[in-house]
Amino acid sequence: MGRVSDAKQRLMDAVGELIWLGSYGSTTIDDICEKAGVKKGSFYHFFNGKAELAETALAEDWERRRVELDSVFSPTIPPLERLRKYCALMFRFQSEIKAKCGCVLGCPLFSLGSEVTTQEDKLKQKIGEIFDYKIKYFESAIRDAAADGLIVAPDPAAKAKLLFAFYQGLMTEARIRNDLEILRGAVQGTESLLGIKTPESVAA
Amino acid sequence: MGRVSDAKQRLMDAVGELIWLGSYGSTTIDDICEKAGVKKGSFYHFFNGKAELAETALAEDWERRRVELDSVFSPTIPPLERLRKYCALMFRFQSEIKAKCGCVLGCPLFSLGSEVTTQEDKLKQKIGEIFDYKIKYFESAIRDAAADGLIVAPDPAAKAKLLFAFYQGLMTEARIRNDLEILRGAVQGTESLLGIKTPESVAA
DNA sequence: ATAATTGTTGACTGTTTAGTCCACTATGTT
DNA sequence: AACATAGTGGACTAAACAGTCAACAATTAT
Repeated sequence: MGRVSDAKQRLMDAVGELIWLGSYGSTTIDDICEKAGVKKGSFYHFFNGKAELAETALAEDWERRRVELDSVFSPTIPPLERLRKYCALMFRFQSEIKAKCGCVLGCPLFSLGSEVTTQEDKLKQKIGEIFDYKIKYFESAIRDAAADGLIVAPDPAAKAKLLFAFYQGLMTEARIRNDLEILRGAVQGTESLLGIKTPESVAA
Repeated sequence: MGRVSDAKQRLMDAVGELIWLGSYGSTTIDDICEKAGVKKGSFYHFFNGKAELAETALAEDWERRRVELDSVFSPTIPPLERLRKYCALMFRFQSEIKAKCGCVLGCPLFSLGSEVTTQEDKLKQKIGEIFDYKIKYFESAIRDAAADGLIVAPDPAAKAKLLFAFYQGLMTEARIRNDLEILRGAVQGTESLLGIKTPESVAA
């Protein structure tokens, strides 16, 4: 019962875009309300403040992205192809953003996490959890690849962490320099980190 | 002639610490002035605003760090040892910070760059320049290592960029998670990225 | 000595911001 | 119809904030 509204959803959409495009600190509650077409009274009806909104929006966004990653990292796909597909997805994703708003924006979680690291403890923790989920995709692909004899990986979890840090570094650097080309290194870096023998390197 | 003062230097020291510990957005001019023990009138006597101060402080800080890196990457040191020393320096540096203020803070430039990416164009550009300098250290070490037959690296510049992104990813993740252990991966990642044969991998 | 210069101080302005409050409106329930 | 409930609007406060200014203090050159 009571009145119905999609204002909550509009707020969650708005905060994501604004933080990603700018930063957490530069995004004010007034900005969010204006972008969402919601008055401040309504904002505080749904959320206690910026941090709570951001945390909610982030969790919701992850659920969406999870579906995409489940598809890319499906165990039915050959393990090394999963990683190639992930690199391709990363590039396509950033390209679309750049086409839409003129800027490479990188990974929203990583930028946000780096910014709020000494404040907003709950937010930071949530981000860490999501990182762990992402790493699991890599880890299982690496383990499967090792099982298939495609690579040597005595410690798939450790390798997955390295891969994750590498991808995040690439995306963040691409953001800072506003340069998509930096992401081209993802494939080669993956091959090197995992010790994959490419046709070229075998020929050499 | 005229009055003498170290207020300018105190402001530069203060802004660095505050941004690194928190963020660019969360650091106000009042904060900076208070920390530096300088009144706002004096602040505006020396600088036009936060961005200009940050840019100046950043340039000065780089000059200090450059000396350190020149020593670590001295051509008199065997190339792969230069990279090992860099990894060790990275770990020691972050450890000291953590001991001092309880937090792993990562690379100040990378966090700052990621945050101000869509604003503060001059700042962003300066950061990009410094990144290029840092990459040069890696590049020359890689080239020297290839010349010595220690690794295969047909494109040292490309490898250096991958290495840079990887290190930055590690440091930023360490910051976000406030976990020094993440940096332990630096050595193994370097070996993998450069295709260095370790005693263990040879034995395997 | 004094004049020119450089730095300091604190009070001041106007704006932006977070957050509150409450009367009001729309919707489902009985 | 009338009642409870969920959401809306907008005016409001108080604090934080960036930036200005002019009188003042210390230093050096002449």
